[in-house]
Amino acid sequence: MSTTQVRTRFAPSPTGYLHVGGARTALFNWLYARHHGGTFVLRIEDTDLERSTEESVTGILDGLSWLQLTWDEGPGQGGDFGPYFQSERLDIYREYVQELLDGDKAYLCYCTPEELKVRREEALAQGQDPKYDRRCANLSASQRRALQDEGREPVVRFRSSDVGTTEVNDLIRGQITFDNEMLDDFVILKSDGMPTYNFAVVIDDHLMQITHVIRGDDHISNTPRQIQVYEALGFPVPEFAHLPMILGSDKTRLSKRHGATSVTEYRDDGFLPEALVNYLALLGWSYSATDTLFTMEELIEKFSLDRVSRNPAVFDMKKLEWMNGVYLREVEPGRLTDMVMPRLQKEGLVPKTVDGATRARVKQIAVALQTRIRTLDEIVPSSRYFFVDDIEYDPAAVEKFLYRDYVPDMFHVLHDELAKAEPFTETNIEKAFLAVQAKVDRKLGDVIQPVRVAVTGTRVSPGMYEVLAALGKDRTLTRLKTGAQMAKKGLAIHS
RNA sequence: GCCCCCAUCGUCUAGCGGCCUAGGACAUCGCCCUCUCACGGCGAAGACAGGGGUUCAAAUCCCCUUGGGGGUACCA
Repeated sequence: MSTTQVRTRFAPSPTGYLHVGGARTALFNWLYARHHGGTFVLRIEDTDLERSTEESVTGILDGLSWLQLTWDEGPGQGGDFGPYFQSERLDIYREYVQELLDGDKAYLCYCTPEELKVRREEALAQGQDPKYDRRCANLSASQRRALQDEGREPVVRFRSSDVGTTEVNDLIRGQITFDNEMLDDFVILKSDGMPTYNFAVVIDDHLMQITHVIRGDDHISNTPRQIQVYEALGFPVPEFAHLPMILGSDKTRLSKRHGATSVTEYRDDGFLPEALVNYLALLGWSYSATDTLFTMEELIEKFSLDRVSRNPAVFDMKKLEWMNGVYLREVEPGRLTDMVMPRLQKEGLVPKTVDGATRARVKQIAVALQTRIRTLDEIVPSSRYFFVDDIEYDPAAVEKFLYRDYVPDMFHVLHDELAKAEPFTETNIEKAFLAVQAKVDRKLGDVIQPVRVAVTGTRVSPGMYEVLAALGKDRTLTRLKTGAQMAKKGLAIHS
């Protein structure tokens, strides 16, 4: 075990929202740093001028913050190794590019993207490796001038070795060997003056003193290129750990067509950050044969790279939903009310300004539905009948439970019993029901199910007494009257 | 095409040569609880991709095949 401070980083490119795969990578980096009392760095890799946007940066920052994946250095945090936006580090890259140029470890290349594309396709068509043909590798000064005069903007290419092998020592996969022959002279500085990923990542990871590069295994193939740059510059090579990919249900790379892939989308749909984190932690990592539920603290304590899997993992929405439900059930009533309130307001079910009585009622409803929702958003459809007067009736439910000959009379009796219930509490409501049940001499279910349909419009709801108490006496009595009329009409038509 | 990675129930995984007639979780199904649903409890079904080796012994080690994923950009 080395005594050097562990420093990890998450280095997203701001070309879109924070993807759950990215969040998982961030999480593992964060956990590794926290576990070792190290530093977690956030660096924005915005060298792609075409695709990088300000909104993406904001979205990524928001997503990480929501997940509680706090960074010690990076945007908004500062740090001794900044700037943390690659677009602000251009001078630094140029300096090292020049160093390579001076040492003849890199050279100017004047081939245009179009020319390269044609040559690549030709090579492929002839069954040859589509690597750069090095035609600019040994240009004379006058040749360069001629090309320059044609108006060509050069790129800088790394002069890569094509003999021997490059070894990647991966903490998760062990040693991986690449034939240097496979690597071509890749571009390190684009014609617009921006560095490419494979170059900038090396400079930054070195300068930011990153000790452990933990990233998706789609970067494995890039690693030998990066190692060659480390070596050309005389930088020590950090540790690498390549995480398995996250796939969709069809085993292809997780993308939008598999469903939600954005962290903020999960937030908006009503997932809890601790549930998403717990779920993501289990995608590629496991602690034991039996444990699946972990708090953040436990994750920090138990996380280790040697328990990271090598297999790609399919993102299982069902399991995430289950896990979210588990966390949801643990939420205190007060906090649950706070979480549910804005969603009800957004739907216009609860007014924008909430008085004490309304809040108490929402709390009562939220608690009643707590074991029945898997995401916060589900509160909306499952509680609608508490808030609106023109409830929707499920025809099948009406048919089955309301169109019974004893129902109209029973509803009248129940109506009068409930009218007497004061205060309108669960216990008093239960007394009324038991009295009615005795009077009509039927099973409790035969009393309750018709009432449930009359009151909620459906055959599914929390406990009847709980529902009526939260609904309130007035609405309950009104719906019983309406129900009795519906029952009468229905029975008349049927007979 | 070439290079690299990966391969245990439908899914996430435990397993790191004998403890495995392969364990857990989600999903599925059944039963219990019960005013419905949910929660909870109990139970069932369900996997070592195929073929060769190595070994007294292989899910575990090696090789091949097959399958999946990734890379091969002036994207990251």
